[in-house]
Amino acid sequence: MSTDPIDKLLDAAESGNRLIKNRDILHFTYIPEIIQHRNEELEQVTHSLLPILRQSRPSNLLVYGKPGTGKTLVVKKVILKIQDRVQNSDFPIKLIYTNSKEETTLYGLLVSFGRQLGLDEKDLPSTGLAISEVFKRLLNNIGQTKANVIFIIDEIDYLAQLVSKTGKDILYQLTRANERLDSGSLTIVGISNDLTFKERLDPRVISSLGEEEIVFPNYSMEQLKKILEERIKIAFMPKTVEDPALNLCAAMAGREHGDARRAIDLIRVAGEIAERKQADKVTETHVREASQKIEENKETTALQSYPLHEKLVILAVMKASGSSTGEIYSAYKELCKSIRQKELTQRRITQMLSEIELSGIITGRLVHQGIHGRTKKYKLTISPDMVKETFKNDLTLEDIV
DNA sequence: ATTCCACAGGAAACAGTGGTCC
DNA sequence: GGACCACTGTTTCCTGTGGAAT
Repeated sequence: MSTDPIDKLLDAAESGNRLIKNRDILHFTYIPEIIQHRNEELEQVTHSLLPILRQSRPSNLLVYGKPGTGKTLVVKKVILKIQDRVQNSDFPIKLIYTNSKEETTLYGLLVSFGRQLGLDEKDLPSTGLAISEVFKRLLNNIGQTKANVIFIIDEIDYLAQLVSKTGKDILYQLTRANERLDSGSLTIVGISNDLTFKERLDPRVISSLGEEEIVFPNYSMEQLKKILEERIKIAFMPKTVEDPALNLCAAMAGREHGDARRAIDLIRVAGEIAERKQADKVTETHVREASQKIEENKETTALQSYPLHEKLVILAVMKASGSSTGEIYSAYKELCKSIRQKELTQRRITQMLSEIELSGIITGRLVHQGIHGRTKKYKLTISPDMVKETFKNDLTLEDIV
């Protein structure tokens, strides 16, 4: 055996010292045979979509639940089953899934809808058209093919936001699309992380979209444990995950709000760390390391993905830590001057600051200073070294960090 | 009791890009 | 080739505000 680290790794790979035998199972898109603790919800979803099999229009459905409570999983599962059933009959059902978060614009969402309906670039160009025109073409297609379409909109709260910004009442039109259809039908299944999002909707939309509602409760620690056990059984080699490690995963994810996705992420990363260290079991220590690594990764990728001026603002906050918007703005202007960039207005910078604050990299505190006015004081929440480290390999920034 | 600071943050308008349609 | 469209990132303009100072 060599002591060279690369050799060591290669040796390990060769000797097959692996803890994880099936990585895919630890990925969030994997749909397990049995979805633990979600029987009731499965039944409810199936029930409300059932009418489509009897060729009548099912009611629109709204599904709520925090992230990692298995909402999407359950809906997808039901839909796969329905698709299975219908496959051999000539009864046209089309299932369409979109995620509002992945489509950045309303237009994009509708186009993605159209693509899955079978409209290509020629029938439905991905830019240039008026939204009402896109909508008309979609409905035309449904009418012509006489299809019964179930349109699943994941993270519908995002869509609601987009809609409110542009002032178009697409959600309303979608929910009422059936009134404009002579043949075929359109059913909406909305999935939302935010239980309060309904309050922000147009009441007309609520009445038709919220015909049926299903709320997914958070998982308890015990349930999380069960879910993990189930997945570990098929994803890991037998007896390679210690009980304390499992418990810790469940506890850490349970502390958030019963986020199963996070629990599974944790155990996956912990497994990978253990493999790399050539341990023969996944221990508590690995889980803790995994948790830390996930956090750090989140931060560095967030930092890297910011556009130039946001990065400058972060640097300005770092340089003038704990200071007011005004001071940060002057620090920012200095930075702009030194790299010969045109500076943006203060209004824009305040906006950026609150955007960055939302991501958690900085925190702001509103302070009233009497005659010295009111301002918001910002602080970095992550270590300055990390910022420097991340920005160092940015060509335009390397001189000023 | 008033005044007045130093911004926060909403609303609207605008410029620029990349597209369709006729 | 001109009218029109969606969308993003920005600027311009604006109203609002808690409390020290007067």
